[in-house]
Amino acid sequence: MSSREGSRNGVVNERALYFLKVLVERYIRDGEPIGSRTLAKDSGMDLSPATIRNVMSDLEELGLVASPHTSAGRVPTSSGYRMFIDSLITLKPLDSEEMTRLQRDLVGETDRGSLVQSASRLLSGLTHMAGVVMIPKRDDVRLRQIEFLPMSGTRVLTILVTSSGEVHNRLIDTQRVYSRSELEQSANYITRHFAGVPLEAIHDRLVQEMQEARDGMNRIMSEALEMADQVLESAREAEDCVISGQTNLMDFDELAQMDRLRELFNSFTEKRELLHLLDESMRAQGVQIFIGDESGYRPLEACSLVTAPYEVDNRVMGVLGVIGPTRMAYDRVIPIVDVTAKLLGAALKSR
Amino acid sequence: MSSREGSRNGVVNERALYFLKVLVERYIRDGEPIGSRTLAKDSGMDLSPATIRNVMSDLEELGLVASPHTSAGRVPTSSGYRMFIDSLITLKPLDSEEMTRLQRDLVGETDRGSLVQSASRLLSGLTHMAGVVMIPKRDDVRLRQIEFLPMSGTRVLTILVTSSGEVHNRLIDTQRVYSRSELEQSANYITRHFAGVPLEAIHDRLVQEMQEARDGMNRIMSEALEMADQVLESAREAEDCVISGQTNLMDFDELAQMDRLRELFNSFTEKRELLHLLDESMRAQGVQIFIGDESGYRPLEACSLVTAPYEVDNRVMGVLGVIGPTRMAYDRVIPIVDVTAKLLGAALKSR
DNA sequence: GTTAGCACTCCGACATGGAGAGTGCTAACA
DNA sequence: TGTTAGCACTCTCCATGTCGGAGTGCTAAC
Repeated sequence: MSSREGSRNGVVNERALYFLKVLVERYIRDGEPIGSRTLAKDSGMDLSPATIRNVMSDLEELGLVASPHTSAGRVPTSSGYRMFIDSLITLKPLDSEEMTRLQRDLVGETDRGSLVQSASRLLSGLTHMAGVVMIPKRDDVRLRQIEFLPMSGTRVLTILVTSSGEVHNRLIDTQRVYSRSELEQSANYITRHFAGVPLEAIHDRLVQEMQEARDGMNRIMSEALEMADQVLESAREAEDCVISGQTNLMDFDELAQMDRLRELFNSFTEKRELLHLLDESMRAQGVQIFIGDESGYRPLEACSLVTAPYEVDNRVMGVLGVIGPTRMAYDRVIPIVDVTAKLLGAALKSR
Repeated sequence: MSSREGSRNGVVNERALYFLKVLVERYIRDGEPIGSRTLAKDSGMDLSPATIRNVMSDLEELGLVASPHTSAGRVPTSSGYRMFIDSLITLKPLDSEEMTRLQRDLVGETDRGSLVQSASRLLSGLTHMAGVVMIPKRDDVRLRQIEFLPMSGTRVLTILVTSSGEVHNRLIDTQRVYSRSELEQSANYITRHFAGVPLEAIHDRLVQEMQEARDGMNRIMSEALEMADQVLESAREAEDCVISGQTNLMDFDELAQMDRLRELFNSFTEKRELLHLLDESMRAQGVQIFIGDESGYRPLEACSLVTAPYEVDNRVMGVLGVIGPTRMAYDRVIPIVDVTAKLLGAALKSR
């Protein structure tokens, strides 16, 4: 039982936290366990290694640092990083070069798709890690127009255009051959009736109409409604994210084990779990960070995820972020993610 | 100077080739250099290791095998593999399980996109390597319909539908605000005039009309033609390929060096060079194989690429294939690629 | 509370040595 | 002339041992 202040009651003393800060910074820089001697010099405080050792002992007891083996230095634990990020970190604002690069590359893009693409690439480029931008399913998207085109045989190409200018299409096999004008008529009908209605709401109303159609209406109308429902589905599913710079992650030796890396890369193609995680942090305000196992998602065990939602007119549109090893330069990454989110929001507004 | 038949004049004798075959097969199976003793037993011919050593010496002189160091066995060189594939290999037809899986999964798909997706996944699934399917730009695609929709401000959403049922769209900033009916009219005009014309041919005719429009016609027509030209461009550019199972490649220790792997994965996101390579093999007939450096493409140095074009009604539609380590089970992979190409062609025809 | 001193532990680098596998060469054999 | 046995040689791999460096925890003194 130690009787030092640091561990007496779980409250950490000021000085110990300062050492934690120095330790984390140094560890992030060098990637090697920090010994008491190094830390003594680095801290700038005129203390002997022996004293530092006592402090370290306290920090270890609190679970903020750990040593890989008996006679190595200390490395931060997840909680250590957490503490560092929550209350110790000194953020480094972007330098002007980075800033101009962000601005230049984002305003240069024309449509929403390449804007997102570009943001993702910028994130990975600036951080040398993986960048990710999510395009969420939005609840305020409305139907603008629907279109049915006859293809060969009984197949019909259905096209749906949303109020935000996205185009979704789907090829559907129908019961019989329809003429161009038949299809045109029913498409017009649906467009007339549902234009301006949020996609979310359309489904229910379609189903309702379909029921009514079954007893009264003609066959074609009934099937048209069903086709509309199908494109609708694919339009509503269109939640997705763009990941870039994945290969950057191969340069970190913390991740350089094939099995780890494989799992990680698989999760990038799978996306499902990742999307869920991003979805969560969309509800948060400002930059949010998942350190190591905090995400509760196996493949990200050795990684941290730094995210920030981006918004237009105070409405959250989506979320973007960066994935990298737990040992990353948070002081640089956080501002980068933060600013990119703001700039992406601004860029989206202006189009 | 050896005076054995094998190396006297560069013509390899029958028996030596047989040993090469056995060696390659064994090496592909085990991944370890094959020594003379092993080969003696494996070949089934009642010869002593010493004799084999002489043969090996010949094969080495011809550049068909090499030894990693003084006292390791022999491994095939690129030329060794080439010789093996060109004239020694015994192909293994797919077993019925693989066959049914291919058929089931391919006919189950509805549209072209997911068909291609599925084919790619099947290739990677069956081979445990990376599968790739290219969707080429086709010269016989015709315009079916064009559509202009007003968006906020001066922006117009242009939609182009091709005869093959693909939908391309692009957001375009115009000179002034157009009304819905203005846009509708000009879209109708263009559709009427160009429906059925190959995309390739439209551009020239558009440019021609634009010139005429400049002096006579009204402003809106001129700009409509220009917008049409822009979607057209993005529609014609749409050459792309789908790669899946990339992470499978991480399991091969031949590729397990980070720098190699990184280069490889980068080339998958870059795609350009890869597309070029695939483009080339589209002109070839049947299965084509690039072994190691034969592709002339750095990232594929340690890999082989097995491709086959797929066709509908004797017209080549695209090319698909498999990427894996040079040491792959060619006897299984070649039939898989071959059959998948045929089945994909058939599946495309039926829709 | 801080520090010096000390014994202890662990890792990594390096050398050593033997076993195993395979080679090339030579000389003998059918 | 092709095939084979024998042999010396080479190279890798692995286990073992040794040593220095780095860092720790503890104790006692300041």
